[in-house]
Amino acid sequence: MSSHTPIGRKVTLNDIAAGCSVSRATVSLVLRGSPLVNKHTRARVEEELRRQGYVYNRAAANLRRRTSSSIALVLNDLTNPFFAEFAAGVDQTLGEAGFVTLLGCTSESATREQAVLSSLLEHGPGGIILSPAEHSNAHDVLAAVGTQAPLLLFNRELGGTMPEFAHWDQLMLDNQHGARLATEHLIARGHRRIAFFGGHLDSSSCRQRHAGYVQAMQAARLTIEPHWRIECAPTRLEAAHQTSALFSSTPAPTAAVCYNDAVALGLMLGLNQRGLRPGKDFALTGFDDIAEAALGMPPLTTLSAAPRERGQQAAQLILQRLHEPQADSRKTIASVQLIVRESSCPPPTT
Amino acid sequence: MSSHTPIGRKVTLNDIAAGCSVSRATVSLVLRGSPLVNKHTRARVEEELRRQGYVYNRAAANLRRRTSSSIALVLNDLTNPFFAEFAAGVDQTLGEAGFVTLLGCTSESATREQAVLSSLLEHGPGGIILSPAEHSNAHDVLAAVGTQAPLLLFNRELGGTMPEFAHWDQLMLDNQHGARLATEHLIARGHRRIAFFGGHLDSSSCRQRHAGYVQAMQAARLTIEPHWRIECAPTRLEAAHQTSALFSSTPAPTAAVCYNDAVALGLMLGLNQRGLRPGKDFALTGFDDIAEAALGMPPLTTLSAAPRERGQQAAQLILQRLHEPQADSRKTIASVQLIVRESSCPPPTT
DNA sequence: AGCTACCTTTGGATCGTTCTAATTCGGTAT
DNA sequence: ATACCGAATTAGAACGATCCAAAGGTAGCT
Repeated sequence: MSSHTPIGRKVTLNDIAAGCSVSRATVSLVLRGSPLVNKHTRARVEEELRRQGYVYNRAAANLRRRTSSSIALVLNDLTNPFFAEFAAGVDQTLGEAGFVTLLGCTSESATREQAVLSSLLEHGPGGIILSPAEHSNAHDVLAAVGTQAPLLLFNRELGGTMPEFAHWDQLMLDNQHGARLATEHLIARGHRRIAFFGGHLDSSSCRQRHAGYVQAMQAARLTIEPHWRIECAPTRLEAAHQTSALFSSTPAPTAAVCYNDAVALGLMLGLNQRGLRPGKDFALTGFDDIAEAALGMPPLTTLSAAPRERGQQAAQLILQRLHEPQADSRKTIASVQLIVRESSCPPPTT
Repeated sequence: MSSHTPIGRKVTLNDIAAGCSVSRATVSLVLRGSPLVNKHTRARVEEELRRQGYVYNRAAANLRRRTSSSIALVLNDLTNPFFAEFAAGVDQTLGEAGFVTLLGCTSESATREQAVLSSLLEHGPGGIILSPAEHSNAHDVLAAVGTQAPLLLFNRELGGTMPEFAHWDQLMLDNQHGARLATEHLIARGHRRIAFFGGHLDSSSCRQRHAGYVQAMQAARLTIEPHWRIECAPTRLEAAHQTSALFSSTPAPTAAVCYNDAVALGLMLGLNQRGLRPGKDFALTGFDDIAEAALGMPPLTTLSAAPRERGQQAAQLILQRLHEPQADSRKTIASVQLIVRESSCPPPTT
């Protein structure tokens, strides 16, 4: 309770050097485990380090060496479990490599993204991992980041044209292949009339997933009715509302590939309201494998992007880039995995 | 695609100074908006700053001024939506104050906590917000942190005795009051036989919540059967398994105050398996208000700690502490709010 | 002794900023 | 002339580390 702890003046190399009468340079060598220093003096110095409770000042070292030991992680939505898990993965791998994570949240606002990016840049991160906000565009990002630090784009493409000389790396999910897997799975279960449900046309991920669906359908020589593509905002509520659109014509589809888990859960709600039992009378799949997917009624067949692993991968990619700054920029597409649960039943036998 | 972008050498004050033939000092004054500089030269300098694309090197400034512009945020589990939301709140408020968040995840390991803390300390944060790992203890934390930076404990108490001279601030949730509110609510709905379900005895939050439950029961002069306190790990699965313990004696309780939402959701599962409809035949409450709580079958009555607001509050507390390092350490207890949903029905009328 | 070689240690400059104590300069009072 | 003023600018030493070139010491060999 006492308020009388003088905040300890920080111990520096000079204090240690003075404390055991060697030079600053020697202490520095000891710290970095150089083989140059005599083991006798090393012991003395190490003892003194302990005694005075020295803590290394990485900022000073970074200044002198013109290096950095931090990576900025800028996320559009930390509240989303997918990104939280991703962040945990990033932080873990960075930590293992001796880097520290500078966090920044943009809350899906391109304006905040600008502010966050330039604020973080002042702290001189060695690189940046950015999951862009909804309407963020390449031009503004370039203006904020410049060539100060390499950038890795995650999860979303940037609006606008990619500037020629900014060689940014990318880590994206294999939306197309994922949707294809889901569709093929439904086909294998015996479905022939399969709809694509939810999402917005102008979102790149939705277009990609739809393309995967089309691919699978065509490969199986199944016809795609145009009114089987139903657009809606990727929320539970909207999806529930749009359920009826699925049954506006006969014969109605017996299954749907949904844009994501939220939409799929909404569709389940809508089906229940129509007296149809999802996973019994109608099959459906999601995308993302959010926590609720496994717990739904019924549990949802979906695609997992393994967000934690993606975080680790992102960290590795940016660290690699630090290691060879001049290498060609690369675009990595992470595969997604089909998680089969009960929602993807065979079609009713009637 | 070209690999030929030389990473731009960083522009410094010297470059700007040379570029418009003033001294480094003047440029520095301009940057910090000092009234000393003539507005004509200010304009010239600002033009040059833009022209060369200068970015401020806060690390260098911090070194010189012996200040810091970062706060370390060390969390036991970023994967938990509660902490993710908390982190978002912290980052937001810190950002607004011109600080940057250094993230560190410990994954509930006290060993990793040690490593993370000392790694983060080397980056010289101005303060630390720590939500301790499960078995973290005061002694080790003190050893890692020393007096380098003020510490704010969040959410959990540390094991071991609080060292006398380390005046650490605390921000805790009002577990006891929350559990009391939930219990009182069930009593008001007409329940008389109420159990306390889940959690571990050795966790401080569980003890506090149980105390609140006892308080409410005693205030209402209701008897508490000892076998109505059922211990289990705070996971869905464990909770489902322990459900039968509730009904091992007659008359069985008609309601349960659960340690947290995960446990409550597990209990719902267990009830369903016994043919009991939660929210109809048996009432229950949770704690935390995780996202799934609102979407459960039925929606779960629970206590919300408003994690985002707690994050903002934590950030404010640590910033205050930076402002007056010598003030007495304080312990803040954040109130929690009862969210009434359908799971807390009146007892069956039979 | 002188020369080389090796092992260890070190002074001083440096990274990019800020701070302190001048310094410059036109103008005004003495 | 001299002194003094205020406003604007600046040289140079910090901050805490690292790097470089050079120096001190010991040992072996002519």
